[in-house]
Amino acid sequence: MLSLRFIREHPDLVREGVAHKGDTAPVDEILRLDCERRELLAEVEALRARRNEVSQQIGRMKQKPPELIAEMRQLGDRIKELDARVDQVDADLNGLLLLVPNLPHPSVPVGLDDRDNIEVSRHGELPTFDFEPLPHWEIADRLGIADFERGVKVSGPRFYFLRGLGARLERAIIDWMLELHSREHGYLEVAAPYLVRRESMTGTGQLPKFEEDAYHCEVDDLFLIPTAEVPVTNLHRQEILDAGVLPLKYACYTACFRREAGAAGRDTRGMIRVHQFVKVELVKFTEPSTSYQELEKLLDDACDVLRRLAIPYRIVQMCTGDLGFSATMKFDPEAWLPGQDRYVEISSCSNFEDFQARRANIRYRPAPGAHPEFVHTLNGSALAVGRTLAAILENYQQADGSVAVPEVLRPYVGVDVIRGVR
RNA sequence: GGAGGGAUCGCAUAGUUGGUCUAGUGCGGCCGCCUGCUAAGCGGUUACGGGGCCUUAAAGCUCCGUCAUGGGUUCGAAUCCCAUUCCCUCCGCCA
Repeated sequence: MLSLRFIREHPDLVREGVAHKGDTAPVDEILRLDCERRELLAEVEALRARRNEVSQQIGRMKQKPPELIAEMRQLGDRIKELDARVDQVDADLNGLLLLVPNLPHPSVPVGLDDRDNIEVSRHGELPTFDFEPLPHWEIADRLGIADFERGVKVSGPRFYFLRGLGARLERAIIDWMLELHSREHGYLEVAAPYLVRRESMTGTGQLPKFEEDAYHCEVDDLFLIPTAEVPVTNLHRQEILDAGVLPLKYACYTACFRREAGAAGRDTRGMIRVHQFVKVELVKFTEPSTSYQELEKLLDDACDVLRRLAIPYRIVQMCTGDLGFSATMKFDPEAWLPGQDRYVEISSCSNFEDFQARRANIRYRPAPGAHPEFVHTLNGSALAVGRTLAAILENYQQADGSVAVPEVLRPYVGVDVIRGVR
């Protein structure tokens, strides 16, 4: 969230940023409640100071004067009344603050939606085929390495099974990516819980605004994670870190669960948009002064995966309207899918500055004895495994219907070519 | 699921017959003195959040809150009562 003080002191900046995100957060209502809150606090704190003083006096007296005690009892009632009002205003204010999106970085191009995003760069040669390249669901179906129909039978639309070398390929991708990030890019591998508390979802910004997108276990009030960002960022919730440990870099693979509310009709076939998918996620905690450098490195670590797989890709910068709720800046690497003749988002790398840190209360001490400050948090997929699998199938498909295994994955898969599975 | 124990200012602890607790002490951290250097010693300092005053700002001053969380009793709660959460031990069940 934004700091209340910042909103109070820069209301116009906030209004502008919120508008550029296409959001309608009630900034003026927040300012009004903030005023009311401070007036109430001044009043109730003065009363409390008097009560503290008189109570101490009473404590020192041998004879307790009943009229003084009666007066204090009245004062106590008044304090209780005011406290109740402060609590109410606090709760209202907090509820509203959680609905205010993070402000875009000033350098981010202003725009309405994904049509205003900027293509930053293109990498790799688009493959050419002497046959008509197929979409990955057809390739997978013909090879018998995925089973979409039975996914629907067992779990419903947007679920699928992997079989044989399909399942092994997915496992190989996960394993190889984690090795790359932990051994070469310097991330600490973690394995995280798939179910998290409401506070964790609020910490990273999924709640309260986007509850309908999440799977929720009502009896325990736990949420299935939509991304490893949630458990891994919340690792350091309510902590004060030593400056020396920053930047902290984590790599974590998890399944991710998304209801895809509002996506009806989009990407209904294949592995692109499903309710459950595997993703390797990178999460960083940095000092504020270095977070944009770290974002560049994070983006490059994600793109490195695509380069090593020799999958053509481009990098797209999100405009203000497509940044999402929590990010100040976001880049999406998109992989080329020849079977569909289009680029598809395969990663998303964001800086949240102190937005999540403030919600989750993640701080660091810049120097011994110095006051704690909020860290900056960043994350990015590297990569979405299901979409990587789809990209491999489409880019490495061969005329005879088989799929070559990318060089780097061969030791993990154990074969050079994927042929049919029965 | 059952029984019991616990949660105090970075760490370890004192404090539970309610009022000099604005929470003591040790360790650690920081600053300084001392020292050829290190250690030791000596002195000082040492949380977080919020409001106000004063400031360009920082610093400073002041008030309020926080002894797991939320309620309650009371003129006054770390201390008494209730609920909740988390942790630990034992039993049961379980991959």
